[in-house]
Amino acid sequence: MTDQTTLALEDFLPYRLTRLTDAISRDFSQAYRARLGLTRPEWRTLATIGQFGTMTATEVGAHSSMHKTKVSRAVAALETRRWLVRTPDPQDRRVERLTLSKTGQKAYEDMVPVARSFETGLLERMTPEERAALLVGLAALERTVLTE
Amino acid sequence: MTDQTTLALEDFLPYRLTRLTDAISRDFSQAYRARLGLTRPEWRTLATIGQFGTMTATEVGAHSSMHKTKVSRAVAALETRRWLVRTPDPQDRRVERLTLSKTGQKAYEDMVPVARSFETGLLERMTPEERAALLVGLAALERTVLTE
DNA sequence: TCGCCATGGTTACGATTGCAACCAATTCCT
DNA sequence: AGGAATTGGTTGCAATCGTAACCATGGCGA
Repeated sequence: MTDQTTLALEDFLPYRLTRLTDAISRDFSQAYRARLGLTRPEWRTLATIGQFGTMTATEVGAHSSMHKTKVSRAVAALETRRWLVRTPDPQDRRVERLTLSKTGQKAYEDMVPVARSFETGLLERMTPEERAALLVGLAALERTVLTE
Repeated sequence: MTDQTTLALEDFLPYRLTRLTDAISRDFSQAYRARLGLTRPEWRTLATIGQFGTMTATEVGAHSSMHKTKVSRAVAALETRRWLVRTPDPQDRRVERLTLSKTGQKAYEDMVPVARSFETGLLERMTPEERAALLVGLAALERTVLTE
């Protein structure tokens, strides 16, 4: 029986999600920040361009859920590091085509197994039923939150 | 069959969680920010003291997963608003006992149903099986992430 | 073709944040 | 009893972030 005049913060869904997410993304960012010296937006940008190949900054933002100023700064930082190259689009001179350099591609390939093993480390201490439940629950929540 | 050299960001658990959490907490903070003019740390502080009654700042931080500087600033803001009162602890003069004022208690009581209905709004478009799965999955993830 | 709105991207600015340093009070150790 | 280490809480500072404003280019309607 729940008390109607009180809210149990530790059971409140938005709070549980932020707490989990804070802990997980802090742990994960340590894993690559120490290794690669990347910030979170830079990591996401690397991951997105690595996944799709050449993209524009707007496309990176759309696919990684980042504000365009974040993308802009992350792209600038990765360019300074010479991990990506900007090429003017001949069709539309507002647009820049972003591509990973050889070094950037190498960094991406090093990063992928780190990310996979981090995720595995999270999931391996759950039972198969729990893992399945998590995926079902997250997909349902995404459906209700990220659409319409 | 998954490509081993590439990471699908949209399937990567930490990314899915941050995206969901960003969207949910942005929506929710709009719900109370517009209504009450509270920041997120202030909301959490109000929610925590409202739930437990008198507490110290350290206890608020422990129960709401907030850094002590966040708590300190949120307490100062709520005090300026006259929603809470600090009382020196006679046993230990380092400690301040934090209590909601009458106005703060009223604000808390107004806030609780808003929070509940926000949560309900998230869950009501999921099936009962999906809701159950979400709770199982989150609990399992909390167990692996937030312990030891 | 001209003017207006939309789009891609950058930048200035204020607000928020976490870290580290700090102060005061308490506890621990000898 | 008296330092040294610990704890509760605050503040200075640098970094990060989002909003809004901005520049340049492109698309579109009259």
